[in-house]
This record gives sequence, structure tokens and C-alpha cells, in this order.
Amino acid sequence: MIKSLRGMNDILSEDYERFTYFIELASNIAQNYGFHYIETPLLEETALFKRSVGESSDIVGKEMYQFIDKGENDVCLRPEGTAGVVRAFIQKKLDKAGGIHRFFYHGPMFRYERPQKGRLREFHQFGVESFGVASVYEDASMIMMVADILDACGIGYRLQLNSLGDSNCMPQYRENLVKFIESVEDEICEDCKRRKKSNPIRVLDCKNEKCQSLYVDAPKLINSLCDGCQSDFEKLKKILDENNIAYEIDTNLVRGLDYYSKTAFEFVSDNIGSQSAIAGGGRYDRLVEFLDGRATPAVGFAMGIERLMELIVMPEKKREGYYFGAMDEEALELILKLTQQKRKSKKAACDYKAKNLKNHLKGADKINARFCCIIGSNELANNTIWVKDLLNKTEETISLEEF
RNA sequence: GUGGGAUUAGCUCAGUUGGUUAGAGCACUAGUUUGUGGCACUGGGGGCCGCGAGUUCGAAUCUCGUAUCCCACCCCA
Repeated sequence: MIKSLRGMNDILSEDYERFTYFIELASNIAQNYGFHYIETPLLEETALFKRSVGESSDIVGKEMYQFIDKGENDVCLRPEGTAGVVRAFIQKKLDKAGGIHRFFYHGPMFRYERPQKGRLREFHQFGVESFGVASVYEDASMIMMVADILDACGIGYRLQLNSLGDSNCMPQYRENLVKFIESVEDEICEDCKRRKKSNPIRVLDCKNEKCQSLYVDAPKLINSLCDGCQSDFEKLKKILDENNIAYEIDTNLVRGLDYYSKTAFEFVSDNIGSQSAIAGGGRYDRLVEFLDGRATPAVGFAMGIERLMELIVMPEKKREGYYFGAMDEEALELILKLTQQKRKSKKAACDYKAKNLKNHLKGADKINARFCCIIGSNELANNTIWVKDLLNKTEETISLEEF
């Protein structure tokens, strides 16, 4: 038997219902916030992700499905959604056009990781990107949008917040931090030595107790913000307070993608195991410029749909549609014809075998149909059809013309 | 990429110190005498015991390899 590749799942039946339920719900909310759908290719030039996500990140460094195609192009399956949207934004010259552009998307992402619960090699994200708004109000709106979506799904969460600084304060901080790390480098763990080069801020939330004790006196990013970043961060907190969005400041929160600056946030669930981040995002004011566009402020987030699926509280299923059955062989073709007519406007199922009434009612019940429509010898003789409403438990026999 | 656990029917799981034909519940299917569903009762179909080697007279059971899932690390959504 040929099986699906490691870390790749089929989505069907109940899972599919949850999946589409979430996408519809999230899409509606995104539209309420003024976002428009965008679809970008699954396959992109590898350079796009190297330049945006960053070569130092794990995602680009070791998790990409990268290969050379038949035209000798270095390509890869997208590991995340932002880079493609930014590329499209620039390619369509929307950066030159100016103004505000807001997009949402959903679709598969690919990362060659070791699978675990909540961590797949092909997984799905729902995300939004906003271009052209420098105001921190947009950051706040994004966060409130995630909260709206999670609330609508009945999902509990904790919101973690941080500011990563901008090009004024971040490089200086980074330099100071690296200097600090070097001062204790002999005693820190191997992972931290590696992080010092790739993403020095990451050392701050190392799980190793010895490292933690050494980092007590490390410089804190939150204390090194420039005036602009500091005041925006204060504004953001104030807005969230006023809108009753609870948050925790996590000074060690670092987004694993290199393009983030200023606002960084992560929504975490305590109910799905160690892969607990259900949504994450932040501001990335420099990315458009990095990718050769005109400098444009931007902010966005992405949600992991598979992680959310386990947590979504689905609305109760209602009885819906019609079930058609015949009690007489001679009526089989008639009920199929009636089913076809009904299908023009409603969900309708047809049983192809003549059975007694009891079996048909069972059948209608099993597929959760609202109406059970039967033609037997009586109905055939009188040109009528017997219809039972399985929800209200009422029944009637009506002429085929009226039906 | 590192370390650990698991894998038996469609699903959830039993399976004795290695010993006849591998079980249960749910699900599926057919009936319970012929026009009233969800219930109940009685039958029935379903298993390369993840896959491949090895030990043994004999392996679901022991050993090794391998695949997948799960847990922790790592990372992230």
C-alpha cells in the first residue's frame, strides 16, 4: 500500500468540516476588518525566502523543501505565507501606487521538520498582511482581529507581547547583547553558542538552568527601545487595555523570522501540547524594501489551522435536506427523478433499493435528513408522495404536482 | 537533527510463562413476517497482529532492523 508522505495528512469528513468552518469564519472576520483575499503560488524562487525569512532562521536553514526544477531554477515550496504576499505586492507595483492594501490568505505551507502533534510537514495557515499603515493602531487592530477569530471559535488563549525595536534601537541592542554573551560564553550551552551567531535574542529563553542563571544580568530589549518604539509600545498596551484584551509582556518573545521589527505577538493555547503557538505575527516595516520595493510599513499575522482544529467548538449539526425512498420496485425511477428535481435547490439523497418504511426511516435518520419522502404502492396509485418531517415529527401525503 | 513510548478489525482497545481456528465494545450489514426513525434482540461480513529479517518444533507474544504516529528537546503556526 502506498501511504502518504511523513508529516502529510489527508483532510476529510469531520476534519474537513472543521477546516472549512474555520476558514469561512476567519475569512468573514478578515473581510469585516477590510481585508481582501490574495492567492499566491505554492512554489517560489528560493531566494525569496532566503532574503525575507532570513538564512539564519531554522525555516530557511534546514526546513525548506528546496529543489532545482527542470528549467534549472532554484525553487522551494513556501514555508510561510508572508514572503509570497510581499513579493506579489511589489510585483503588482502596489508599493509605488501608495495607499493602504490589506490582504488575507489561507493555504498549505511546507516545512521539512520532524513531525509531532501539531507539527506537520504540510500544514495550513490562515494569515493577513497589511501594507501602508505605519500607525500602531493597525498592530492593535490585528491583535484584536486574532482575538475575534479565536473568540468566535470558542478557543481560549494567552496573548504574549513584545517589542523588538526598529532599525534605530535594535542593532545597538543586538551588539550589546552579543558582547554580554561573549562575556559568559565559556559557560553557556552548545545551543546558546549556536544562537549567539544565528539569533542572539533567542539565548534569553534557553531552557538550560545554568544558562538562565548567567543571563539574569543580560541587557533587556524592552529597556533599550528608542523613543518612537517605546511610545508605540505604550500606545499598543493602552489600546489593548481599553478593549479588554488581556496580555502578558514576554521580553524574550522573538519571532523566528528575521523580518520582524517593533510589535511582536504570539497567541498561545495551553490545551494542545508543546506545539502551543496558535497564532503569531508582528510588524515588518523593512521587508518590502529588502525585497526591492519602495519602503512600505507593514504588519501581519498567521494562524496554524491544524492546531486550531482541535480546539474549535463547532455549532450543533442540524437536520438538513431530503431523503427519497421507494417501497416498491416500480417507484424507484420515479423517486430518482424527484430527487434530481429537488437537488436543483436542496440537498437530497436517494436510496436505490426498494425497502419497507422502517428501513427508509432508519436510512433518513442516519444521514441526518430533515424530510423522509416515500413512495409505495398507495402513493403510486394515487399519484402522491408521503413526506415526514423528522425534526417536528409531522407527516403528510401530498400530490406529486404540489410537491 | 537528539532521546523515549507506541503500532492487533473501519474506530477504541483486550490478548496469560511463546502453544490449537486472535477477541470485546462501537461502527457496518441482514433479519426480528409485509407502512412509522433514534432503542432493543438475533445473525453476518470483516485481521499479512505496521513492514522485513532472526531465534524456535511453534511467534501477535522474544531479538534486530525499518516505517509511521505520539511524548520531550529543538523550532514554530
